[in-house]
Amino acid sequence: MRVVFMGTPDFAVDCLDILVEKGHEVVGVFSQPDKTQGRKQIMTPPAVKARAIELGLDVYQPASFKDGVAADLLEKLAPELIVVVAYGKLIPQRVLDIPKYGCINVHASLLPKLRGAAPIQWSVINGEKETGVTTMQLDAGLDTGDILLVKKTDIEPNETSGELFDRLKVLGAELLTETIDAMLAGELNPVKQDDSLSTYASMLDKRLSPVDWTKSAQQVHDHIRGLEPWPVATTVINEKIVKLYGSRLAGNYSKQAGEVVKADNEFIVCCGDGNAVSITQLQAQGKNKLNAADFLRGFKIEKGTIL
RNA sequence: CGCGGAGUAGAGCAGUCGGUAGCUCGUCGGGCUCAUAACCCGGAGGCCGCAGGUUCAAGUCCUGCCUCCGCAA
Repeated sequence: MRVVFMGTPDFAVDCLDILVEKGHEVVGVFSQPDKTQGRKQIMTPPAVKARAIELGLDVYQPASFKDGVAADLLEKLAPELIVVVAYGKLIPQRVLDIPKYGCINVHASLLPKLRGAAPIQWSVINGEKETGVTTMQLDAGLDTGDILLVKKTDIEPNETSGELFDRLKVLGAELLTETIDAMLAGELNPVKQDDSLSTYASMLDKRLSPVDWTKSAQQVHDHIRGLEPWPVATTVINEKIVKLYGSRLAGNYSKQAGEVVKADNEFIVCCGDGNAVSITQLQAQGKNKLNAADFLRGFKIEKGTIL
């Protein structure tokens, strides 16, 4: 089948790969424009573009669909189906109408929950026990299209966003092929989303980083693992910003919120509900990421310090 | 040249005003103990990022370079 693929970050790469693997004719790949990245402001192509080039596919990076140029181009490409995975822009109705089979989208949540840009991270931050991937028939709204197929998975108690991300992108690619197969077989039964149950997963921001120690240990733990690998939870210790890369629940200490109750080979901080978290990996400004024992060897923190 | 931090023992760090290289952990050996990730004693382990310069003398001061990291984007 003639397919146009639209996607940008790493999450979408598996879906692109599997389309090619299954023998679909990918006649074009759309990705967001390159942007500067890192300390030296190096222009970096998005992951999907990099992969598309490796696969020898044609890549297009329109800044917008608004001027109609991209839509004209899509009409020339004449895809029978457009697959959209974490593309980063809404697709206008004119484009949605081009392919015979319309546009299908892979979204990393159990819609209608967590529509939007960062569903994986928010599912962890919110302490969800279960999440999954959903395919839908794209419409003009933000993740509001009719649901095609769903695959659920449990979120492990200590799983980070990064780890969940890796699992869901595999599930997403599997679900994409199942969806296309079912579509071609005429076996899909699109189901409208119940908008009253919808929630929104906004883009993450560095302002989310600081840990609120007055929250419960579970919430703090969810916050830390939800923000790993980006933007990473932070707290201020001895007037320095320290990143917190990992944590475990550490039992009840009944101390003040933010009180350091252990700082030798483990770093344990009490939270608002009296329960504590053990911080397993941390990084001070200008330093490397270290496990708690190594970190504490060079970064002296008195037991009883209030963060 | 966007701003800033850092490179010293296997790991993490300290090292003041230039003057024989230190700490914690690990490791090895020994001791204590019913026992131990505990405690005591002892040992090994260093091109102090690289190159040049100043100096009687440089981890320390000066110049250039390399590498890592935080912020910003």
